[in-house]
Parts: sequence; C-alpha cells; structure tokens
Amino acid sequence: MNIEFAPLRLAPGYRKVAAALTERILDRSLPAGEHLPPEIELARQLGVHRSTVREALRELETNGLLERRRGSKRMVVTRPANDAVAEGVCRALSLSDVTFQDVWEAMTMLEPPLAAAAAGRREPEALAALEHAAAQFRAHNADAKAVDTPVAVREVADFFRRLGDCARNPVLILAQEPLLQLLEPSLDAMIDKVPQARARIVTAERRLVEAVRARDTAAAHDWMAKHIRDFKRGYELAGMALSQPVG
Amino acid sequence: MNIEFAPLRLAPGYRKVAAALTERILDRSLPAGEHLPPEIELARQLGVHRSTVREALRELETNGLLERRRGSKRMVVTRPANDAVAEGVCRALSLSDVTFQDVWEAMTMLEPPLAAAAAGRREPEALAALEHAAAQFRAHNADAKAVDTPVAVREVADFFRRLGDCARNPVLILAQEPLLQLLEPSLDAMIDKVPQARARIVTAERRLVEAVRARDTAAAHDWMAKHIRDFKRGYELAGMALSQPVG
DNA sequence: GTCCGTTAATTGTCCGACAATACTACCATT
DNA sequence: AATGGTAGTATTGTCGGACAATTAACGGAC
Repeated sequence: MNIEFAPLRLAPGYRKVAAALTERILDRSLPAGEHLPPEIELARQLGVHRSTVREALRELETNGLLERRRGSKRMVVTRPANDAVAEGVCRALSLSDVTFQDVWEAMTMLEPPLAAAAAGRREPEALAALEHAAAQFRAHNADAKAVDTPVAVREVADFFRRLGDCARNPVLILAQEPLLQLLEPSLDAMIDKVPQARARIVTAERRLVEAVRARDTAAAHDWMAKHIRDFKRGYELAGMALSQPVG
Repeated sequence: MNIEFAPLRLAPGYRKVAAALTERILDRSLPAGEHLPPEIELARQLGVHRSTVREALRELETNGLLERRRGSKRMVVTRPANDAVAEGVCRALSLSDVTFQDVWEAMTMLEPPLAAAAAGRREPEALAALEHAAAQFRAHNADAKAVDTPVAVREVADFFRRLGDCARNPVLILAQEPLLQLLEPSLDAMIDKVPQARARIVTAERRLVEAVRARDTAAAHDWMAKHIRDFKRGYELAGMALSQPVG
C-alpha cells in the first residue's frame, strides 16, 4: 500500500553542507570578507549537528574559501590565495613523479610569451615592483658577498611573480605559480654548484627589466627564452639528471 | 619560581594530524593504494580523539589524497585526480573574475607548443585515442544531425585532453585542464550562435591529427594556433564580450 | 581619550552512543 | 564445486553533550 521510498541519501551530510556553502560563495551571495554565523548557528539553520558542520567547514577551509581563527567570531569568507592553490597542484604533480625536464618544458612554453605580455601591458607600479625585485637579487648576489641560497632562490621566483603581475592575467599568474614552487628546490641545489649562475641570472633580469620598461615585447620574449634555457644549462653543468623527479 | 612554559600548541590538533598524514603520503611511506587503519585505530595511535582524526581526514580527502567509502575498511590512499585539482584552480580563478580574454590568452600561449610537443612525441596508442576523439566529434557534428551542445563541447575538450596525453608531460596536462574547464561554459554558449563553428572545429581537428600522425611539429603548432584564434573569432561573431567573466 | 582587566562568545577537543553501510564468512541450492 | 543468498561484523556517518582555550567586545580606571 504505502510505497515508501528509501531516504536516498547518496552523499553524506557533511558533503552536502559543504556543497551548499561552497555554492553560496561561488555565486557571490556570500561575498569575500563576509562573516559567517558561528558553527552552532549554522548547525541550527541547516538542521544538522555541529560536528557535521565542522567537517564541512574543514572542507571549505582546505579549499581556501574560508578562513577561521580560534576564539571569537572571525569565520570569514576569503578568496583562495594563489600559493595555496598552487600547493595543491604541486602535491598532485610531485606525486605523479614529474621530472625537471617536464617542468622546464612547461616554462619554455609559458614564460617567454608571458614576458612579452608583461612588456606590452606593464603599469608603472608593477614595473617598479619588478625593478625592485631585480635590484634586490642583484644587490644580494654581487661579488662574493652572496646571501644564503634559499633567499636567493626565493628572490628568483619572486622576479617571475612580479613579471606575472605586469602581465595582468590571473590565469597566467596562477599557472606559473606551481612551476615556481616545483622549481625552487631544484634551483636551490643547482645554484650552488654553478659559480656563474648568479651572474647570468642578474644579467637576464636586467635585460628583462629593460625590455619591459621599453615595452619591447620581442626583446622580453627572447631574453626570457634565454633565461629559461640557462636554467637547463645550469642543470647540465651541475651534473644533475634532467629526468630526475622534482620535489 | 617554577617557570612554566606554555603548552605551545600553535597549530590545532586536526591540522597537525593532517600534516603528519600528508607528509607520510608525500614521501611515499604511504604509497597510493595503501589501506589506512580505521579512524579509531588512528586516533589511538596519534593520541587524539576520533573527531579530531575525522576532521584531519576530511582535509586529506578534500586534497584528493584519500578516498573513503562509508561502511567497511576502504580508506585508501590515492593520487589526486587531474580534474579534481583543476576544479580547485577553477574555483580560485572564477572567484578572481577571470575573463574569457584571460583564458584565451593563456591558451594561445600554451596550446600551440603543446600541440608541437604532441606531434614530436606521440605514441601509437595516444595517437589512436586522439584520432578516435576527432572522429567522434566529426561523426556527431556532421551535417544537421548534430548531437546536443553539451556533449559536443565536452568532445572538443576531450580532443585537447587526448592531445595532452600525446605530449606526455604531466605538467602540461594539468596546466591545460583548468583552461578547458573554464572554457566549457563559454564554448557552450558560443557554439550554438555560430553556425560554421562546428565545421571549423572538425577541420582544425583533422589537420591537427594529420600533423600529429606525421610528427610534423610545425604544422601542429600552426594549426593549433589557428584553432585557438578561431575560438576568439567565434566569440566575436556570437557577439559575446571578451571581457566577460567566465564561469 | 587611552589603557587595561573582565566577560561573553566561539572554537578546539573530548567523551560516548547509535544507526547506516559495506565487507566477510558461512550456509544452502543447483 | 560453483553460485547465490543471508547473517554477522567492522567501520563510517551522525548525533548529543561537555569543557578548556582563546579571542573579541565591553566597561571601568587613569
């Protein structure tokens, strides 16, 4: 008689709660900066237990959509930070045994046109930041008073990031971030074994800054291509295997 | 007198648990496919409560490092799937109001050299998959008996994915995935408004297959560049604003 | 008005319990 | 013996509540 269908709860509750909150954030009905109600209140509104809400919030937090602090009402909607997103990409890539060759090849494809775009579109303040990054690396690596390696490597990556800012394309900025993160440990190992590496980087950065300042897209493209090729040469000079996994 | 130091618990427990498990996975001491002990056992080993373990597991699950099923001992270590990682990237990008122009520009940079690499490195079975993808789209979009739009759009994206497989570079494959996901809805809207779009895609895919089969890297590069330019032309013909946010 | 202690609100963690679910092992049938 | 069904059991999902740690907000002292 009374045909009663199954509850049909395919997805667990915490997942549905997370999906609901994520949707509200993605469609901007919960804009960035908004304060969410506390866990207990969310649980009451959604009709689930606080533990369930917490597990859902953990998912949003992991996705960078939420930021929270222990203590008081500071659960705030945020936009995922570039480096956090890139970290997820790096995890996936390093787990699939990506080699230096793979990362390098991606950079040969991405970076020269990115530099050209940066030269074509740079704004004064982004150019200033780029010049500052180049000046900092140059100052820290002049002659023999070189700063310690991890700092130098980070400054190299920062130069790329400032170049990305000049290009004013969020897709490119986010696309190159995982490459930089993956390259950093390898570059760290290489830069100490190749004495001329720092000087060559200084030169390449100077030429790139000049090209970007002059809005010379072709020169920016070519110098970046040289810069990237130099990385590979540095690896070969350091005697490191190109087919070696990064990370 | 008794100098008592603070407990010094900067990070919450669930985060430390998640970090510990993540590290074990990333350094391969927990290889993919491995079965983790049940929650209660993990809680006992780590000296925390099951709820804390659960919140940590939720983080790993969100990062794609863990797969679980309700019921029995099926908590298994996995490698994050490409589309799941790309989804996170897409979330970040669509929240930063990426425009079609931005995505398209990234594709103009990435796809032609990717096609060239595919032509240079394709293996028989990847080539066969590429030919199959092209044939499927051609069959489904011949004449007037066109299949419904979402399927067609997915097939276009799949052609790019098969091309990525030919290139045999995990970085490139993962880099283009968010672009494809972001482009899909826009392409979906465009393809119906531009009558000749399907035919042009068929042509471009045929030429690309020919180039990849012949290992003609230059032709692959150029036809892909044409293919990508066509997307933009299609948008303009459809009267869609290039500076319109995607997603 | 500024600084500081108190208070209240909120999160992090814990404890325990039970239902839902999926695997497993066993039994019956062919 | 192989197959199919069934009960049992382990594990996850959810719930209820409790308390300590921490932080924002409030109010009072100077």
